[in-house]
Amino acid sequence: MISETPRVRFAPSPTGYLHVGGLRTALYNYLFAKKNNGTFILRIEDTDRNRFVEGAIDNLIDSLKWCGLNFDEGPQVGGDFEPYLQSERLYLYHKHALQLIDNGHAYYCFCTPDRLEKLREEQQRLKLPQAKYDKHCCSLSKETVAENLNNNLPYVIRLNVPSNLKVNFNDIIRGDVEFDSNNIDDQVLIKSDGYPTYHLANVVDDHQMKITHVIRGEEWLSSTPKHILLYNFFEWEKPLFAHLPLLLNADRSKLSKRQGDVAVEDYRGKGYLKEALVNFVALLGWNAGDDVEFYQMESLIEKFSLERVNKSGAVFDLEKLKWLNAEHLRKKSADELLTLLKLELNESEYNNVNLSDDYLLSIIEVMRERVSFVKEFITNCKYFYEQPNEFDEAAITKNWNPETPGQLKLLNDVFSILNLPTREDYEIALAKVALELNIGKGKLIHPLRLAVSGQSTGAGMFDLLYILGKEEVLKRINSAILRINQTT
RNA sequence: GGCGCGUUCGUCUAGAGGCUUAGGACGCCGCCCUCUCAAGGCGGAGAUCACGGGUUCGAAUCCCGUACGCGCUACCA
Repeated sequence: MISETPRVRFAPSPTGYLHVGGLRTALYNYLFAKKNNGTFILRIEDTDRNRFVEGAIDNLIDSLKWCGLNFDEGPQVGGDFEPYLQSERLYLYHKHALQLIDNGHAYYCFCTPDRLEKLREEQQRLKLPQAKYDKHCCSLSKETVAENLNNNLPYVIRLNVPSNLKVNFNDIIRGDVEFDSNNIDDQVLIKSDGYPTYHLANVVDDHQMKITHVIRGEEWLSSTPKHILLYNFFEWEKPLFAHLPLLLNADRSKLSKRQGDVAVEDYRGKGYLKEALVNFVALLGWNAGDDVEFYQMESLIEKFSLERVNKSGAVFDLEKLKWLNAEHLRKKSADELLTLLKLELNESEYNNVNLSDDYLLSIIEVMRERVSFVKEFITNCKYFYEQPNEFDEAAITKNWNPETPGQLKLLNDVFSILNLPTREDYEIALAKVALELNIGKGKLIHPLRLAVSGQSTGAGMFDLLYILGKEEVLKRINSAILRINQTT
């Protein structure tokens, strides 16, 4: 019954940015499509004129593309079912709404917002189990309807939900789900401004665009029976449904802006790699059944299946995202990191400092195991970009003794006669001085690190010396001796 | 309130009736490595599988009930 190659869609409403929950939904749709040689479609559900946000569509597409989720059909790229903006497809919805009216499955409703509100209040007062529209306009005569229409009375078109009907469907993730039609309201299909509601537009478009699998968030599960009813009334073949678990805040409420970042662009701005974000979000509600947690897009496509998607909501845990970011960082080639580092450098306080690619590559080589973010190639080791401005207080207390300046001076003298020293040359020279002074190497290395970098942590000592170069090292040692003595 | 969905270490999860003294990962703690910090290796703490009943020789796994959480209940999606 389902055509061989699946057609799936991500259908966001353009409210300003791509939510990470939306990213997860889009990703699962994408993975499912790619895995099965199917088509991934982007459709914009912009039927709520009150929530229109300027630039939201471009922003959404930018975020999607940044994550590597390229769509086969949609705005900008086109396709056989254009247009892909619902606001440009109004004629279609009207045509089908009218068809429903002709068949008695929908009806014009002229009730004012005022009456609807009073109705709701009354139902609440009586504590009725289910608050629904009372079908007041369903029984209007053809003549009355024609007259009202003629007089340009505002109207909506409502779905005529039959009573005492079991509506059920099989959800790929949740199994059999059944609803009683007595609990389903006569949903508005066409609003008084002429725009369709989600329910109508969604069903019409999914059918017209030949969507085979509807993969969407759990918040739609409760309205699926309305969609089922519509498919039945139109006598259309139904797609398969898969309702995804929600993404949650730490307190298990639905992931929200108040408790942290929810937009893909927020994470992008904070320096997370797209590979890490995608990997992380893929694992929120899905796993392959093995112990693998590190995934690139290709391996996700290979392993993904809807059958292995979980039913329960997942908390968005920044710690694990950070870990994955570090993992992906380490897997990147030096050249790739160089490109990213240069980009980051341009945005930093060192945008005027001119450093060779070789110098930056050296930093990458010695720091890549020590950073979680690209920007930490700068912030965790500023000493590679400038002479230290200040010296770590705790390290001074711990490693700077009255005899330190003399020892460093000796070290400086020995270093100064080295000719184009290698890492090993520095190490041998330092060992020699330590022996001469009859102290452990560590007794020299700690103050030396402090003098050269201002910190007590960082790259290996001899890597550090080698990368900085002899002249810079000598300069920094001398400078540190003067400055640290002043402060102590 | 009604309807629906869910509930395994703090978090993400494995688990499809006996393979489970419930496994892995992040985080946390310790040890090793070591010039520091990381990375890596090894180890540890951490889940009476929400609770209560069944079914069964045997249940985290099947059934029922309860509790709790979440979603929907709009002329929002």
